[in-house]
Amino acid sequence: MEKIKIPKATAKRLPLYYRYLIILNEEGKDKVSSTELSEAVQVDSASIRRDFSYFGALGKRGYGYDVKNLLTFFKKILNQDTLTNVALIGVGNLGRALLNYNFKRSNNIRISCAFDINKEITGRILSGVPVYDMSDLKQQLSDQQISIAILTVPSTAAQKTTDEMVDAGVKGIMNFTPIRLSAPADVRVQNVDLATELQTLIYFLNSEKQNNEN
Amino acid sequence: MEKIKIPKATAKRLPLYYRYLIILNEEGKDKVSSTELSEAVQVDSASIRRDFSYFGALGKRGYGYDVKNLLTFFKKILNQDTLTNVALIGVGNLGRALLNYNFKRSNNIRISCAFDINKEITGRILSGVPVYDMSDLKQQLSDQQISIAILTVPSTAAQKTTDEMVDAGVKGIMNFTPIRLSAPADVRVQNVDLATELQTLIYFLNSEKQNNEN
DNA sequence: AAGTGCTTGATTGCACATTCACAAACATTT
DNA sequence: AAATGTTTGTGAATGTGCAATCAAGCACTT
Repeated sequence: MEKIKIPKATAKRLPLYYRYLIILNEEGKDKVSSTELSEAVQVDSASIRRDFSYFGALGKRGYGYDVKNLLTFFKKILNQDTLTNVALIGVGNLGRALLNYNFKRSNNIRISCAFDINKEITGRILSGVPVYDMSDLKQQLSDQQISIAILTVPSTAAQKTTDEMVDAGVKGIMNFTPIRLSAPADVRVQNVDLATELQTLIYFLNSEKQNNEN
Repeated sequence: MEKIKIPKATAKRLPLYYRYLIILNEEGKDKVSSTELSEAVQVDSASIRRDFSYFGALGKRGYGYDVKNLLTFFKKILNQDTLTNVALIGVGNLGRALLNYNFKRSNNIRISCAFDINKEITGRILSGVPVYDMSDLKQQLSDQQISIAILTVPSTAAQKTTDEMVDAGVKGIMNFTPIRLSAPADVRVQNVDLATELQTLIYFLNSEKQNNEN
């Protein structure tokens, strides 16, 4: 494939575009303009055109973008043409919710195995996904060649589990624990910190309130 | 309070600092340097000092920062001195997981009411939180003066529910649906888009792999 | 009390990202 | 075929955050 260098900020928006393109396609739409896309995904239309232009001239002036064209293009870019298997580490409340979350429908992602230490659920199949004991982590991950994991273990076990995953060859971690994991540079950690985000929201609301009062 | 203007990026890091300060305080530590903090929260030490300096001179040169001082200061800044009540809209798998999530411990946030349309759970109390019918939304939110809500309803109901919440005076929404909500400018929407983040992670991994191969 | 080492706080330059504004290019109408 | 309207793609300006650097100030030792 091409060796184009895409800005981080752009890369984060690609899945957003992709999802809306799927909807447009299902609705039978043939073309879409940057202005129209802008309203749906709430990104400035100029930014959209800029984002798209990193990949070359995808649109037609005076016409817009061809939905099917864009769709097949993004499908490749985002590796949506092949199913991506990921692992779920830690089957607590949040873990169970994620097991039931349908990543496959619009993202072609599937949780193909889960791990926990709780003997009551290991060895069973939950929501169609086999739950293994933590001691099988390395074996299973390498066998299934899984390079992406979702981490939903208690904070106390976060770093230890991370070390094991890294050891097993995991290259991407979606971290739901509040701990900032330390991992080698070639392992990408995406933090999803629910409490922090809520708190940030509260902070912004209160500071805006103050501005309004002044 | 002061009318200081804090960069977005800084504001997002504040809860992170706060959480680690709590830990330090529990460990009985009196002082902390920006370098030490840096390792724990994985933010450049210069950035930490810059972040802190927005609020004035909090530290002592050649010494570091006084943990208790910082803690009480951030507690006020982040409104952690008073309990913040939030509402949970939509009690599905994810909603239930969030009900069990302990926001109170280190964040002084509490889910004080939940809403759903499922007659099997409305009128009951789940994980200590009363679940009301959706039709009581406006009444309850205004009665309890709740201005922050967590949205975990199906995509199809997202916008309609948002309109109702806005109508009821909600000013901050943590949106777990993949829909980009439209809301008045004074309502802050924080998107937590799990599928998108996973997909971004996959994209980065694959593009890095390509770079390594070249 | 003088000197040494450490840490903050501020300045500066840099890199990245967003937005504006408009020419170029195409579609459509007359 | 000419004129008009629409939409892209991009140069340039602006905004935003990050990283390196260093003087000022404090603690601690001798």
